[in-house]
Amino acid sequence: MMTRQTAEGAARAAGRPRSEKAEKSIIEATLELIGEGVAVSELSIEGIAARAGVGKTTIYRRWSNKEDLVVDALTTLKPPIPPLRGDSVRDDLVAYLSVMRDEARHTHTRCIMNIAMSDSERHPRLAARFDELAIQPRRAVMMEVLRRGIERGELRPDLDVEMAMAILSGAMLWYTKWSHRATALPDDLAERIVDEALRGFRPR
Amino acid sequence: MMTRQTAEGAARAAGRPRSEKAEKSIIEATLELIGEGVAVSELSIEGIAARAGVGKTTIYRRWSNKEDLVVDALTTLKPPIPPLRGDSVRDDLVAYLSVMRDEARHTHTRCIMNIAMSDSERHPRLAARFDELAIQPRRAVMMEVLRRGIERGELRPDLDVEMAMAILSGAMLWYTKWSHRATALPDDLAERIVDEALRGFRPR
DNA sequence: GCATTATGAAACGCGACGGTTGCGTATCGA
DNA sequence: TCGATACGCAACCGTCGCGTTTCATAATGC
Repeated sequence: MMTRQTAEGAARAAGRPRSEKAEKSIIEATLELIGEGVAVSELSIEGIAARAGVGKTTIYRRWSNKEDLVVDALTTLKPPIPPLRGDSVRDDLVAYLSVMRDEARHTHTRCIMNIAMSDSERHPRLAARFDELAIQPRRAVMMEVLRRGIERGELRPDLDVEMAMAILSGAMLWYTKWSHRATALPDDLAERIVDEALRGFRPR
Repeated sequence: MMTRQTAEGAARAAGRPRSEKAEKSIIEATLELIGEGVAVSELSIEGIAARAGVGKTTIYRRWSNKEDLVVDALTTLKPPIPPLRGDSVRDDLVAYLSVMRDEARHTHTRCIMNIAMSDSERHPRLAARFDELAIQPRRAVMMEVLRRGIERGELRPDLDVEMAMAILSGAMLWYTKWSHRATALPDDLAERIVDEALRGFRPR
């Protein structure tokens, strides 16, 4: 799964070892640029090298192309915080959507989202990695919350969990995507979405 | 609102008039390229000219920069078909979401969506134009459908129309955006979304 | 010390593209 | 017929990024 070019395992490294600091700088610079809204196609190795204070050579020695570098950079992104479990489905869902909402506020996250969404046609490997790192874990958390709600009887037993997730996350996605032109997001957006959605999710 | 450089209104055009065909070709080529997944930043005047069978000069004579051209190109996109009004809220909503779904199938529309979503940070004028042309009209149609539903008593009188729209469109957006990696969209997706959402929207 | 490898800096040739200009031709009004 | 304007085409120069190479220097093992 390693996309880098190191042959770590073999002989016991003769000369000067590779600078771990340089590596960090490169990846950090890449993420910074992406965070500032630079699209993958606009990313330049030269730009990254300059920002990282590193020679181009140092980059080419480790990654053979831009996409490999971006993939590795994305890999270092930790799924920040899946919300801890509360006592009710409502609380958990509100917490979860609040995180989504807060992430959408920050340009950094928004740009990364953009890359994931728009470059998916062009860079399938990138999209796959992002899916694996960012989408799936959150998906899993939310599915678990919903499933627990069904077990506890807070939600209809016949509720389509996938659909419920689409409705909840989709509504938040809709707000964060389309309305930041017009009005700012209301503070209680997460609560309002959850309360409206739960109307149909609860047992009759 | 005209971004082009023509001075149409003034004197009565002396020499050879501008070819309407060339203009069409240029805009068509631009839309084609966008439809094929080329991002705005990757679009080249040269590429457009080549595709349109036109000299670069002919393009520069009309638009002073790339963004102006793209804006004009987007302008020619007609909001394809807002669904005609049926007899019930459910039918209208299903028809509406079905259109959304079918559009998402076609690469063309998907790429245009991508541009609208991802380049909005970088090209505000573009995003604004797209919003005006594609988003707002559909938004209006859907709001009207929901409002009519409330009047007819099919929906709760206290239903938040904006929220309802976010839930319905958001759910479809979610499916079309994230699941085309895994499974294909089910045929009755629109019906299922509407039926699930309406559970909470109807009067008790 | 010495061989080995990595480092940042600079320069290279190369191709893509931007934006301009000139050319010969086509199409209009007068 | 003549001037004006548009056309497609090709050539041009300047810029930028790529991917490579060279260079002096720094860090490691023997």
